[in-house]
Amino acid sequence: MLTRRKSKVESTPPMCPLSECLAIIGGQWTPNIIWHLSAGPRRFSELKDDVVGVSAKMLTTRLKKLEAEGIVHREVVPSSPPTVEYSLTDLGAELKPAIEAIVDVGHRLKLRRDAKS
Amino acid sequence: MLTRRKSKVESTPPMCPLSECLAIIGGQWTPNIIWHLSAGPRRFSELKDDVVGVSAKMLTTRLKKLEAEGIVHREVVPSSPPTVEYSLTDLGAELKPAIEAIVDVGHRLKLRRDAKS
DNA sequence: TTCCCTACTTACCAGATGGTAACCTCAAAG
DNA sequence: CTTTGAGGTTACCATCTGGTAAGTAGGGAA
Repeated sequence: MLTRRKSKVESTPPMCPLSECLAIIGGQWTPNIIWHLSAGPRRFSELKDDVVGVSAKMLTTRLKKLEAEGIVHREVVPSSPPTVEYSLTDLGAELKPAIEAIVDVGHRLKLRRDAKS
Repeated sequence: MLTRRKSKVESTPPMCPLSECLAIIGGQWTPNIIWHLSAGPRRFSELKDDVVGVSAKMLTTRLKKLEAEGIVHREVVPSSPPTVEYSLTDLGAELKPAIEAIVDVGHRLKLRRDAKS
């Protein structure tokens, strides 16, 4: 008895700008990575320290996805041990207000909770 | 050979307001649900229509979580077939700027993509 | 009395996610 | 020529997520 099955969870048709944006910042760690990059370019291992708890695998995965989407720029610096610098593209910089709004609300939520308890 | 294992993915210590907020709006469908609720109170089946593609199970799950967190208010209307009205609490209303910022950025991202292609 | 409606709840299961650990490349140092 | 360090990649595996489908409650309609 075959059942229809979907290859991907396709939340909402792409008519919705909310889903549009969430498709980019939706992954775990992603907002954190963008947030830390928004302060300026960072190297791989610096990012790994910034984003506490992320594994190298996830960091690579996320950075690759973000690069493919044109959100971050990847540049190999020909030093010895070669290092890699990641930075936000100007497209990526457009995400900053959204991240900042989330940070801001998170902040207010925290204050509120502390006040109540 | 036992390996240590974690009961939960505990992304970042709660010092970070970003993670604080993402813990609330992080689940799939959640931003959409909050967005649709931000326009005013809605019944269960209305929400299920608004948020295209969500299953009853997920909608219940998300609404319960949001209720437990004090983000949405649940009120049973004693009509016949009893209906249930969901609305944002004033705590929940604080999330609106974040959602709106995401929608806004999503909008700009879309325009940019359309312009480039 | 049996059906239907709203609003769930539960069992079951496929597929996506993410962690650990081992491995790879390249260049310079020893 | 082996080691070291940056920046990965891969295999393996457990957990988490979310969908389908079926069931529940309680009152009104037929």
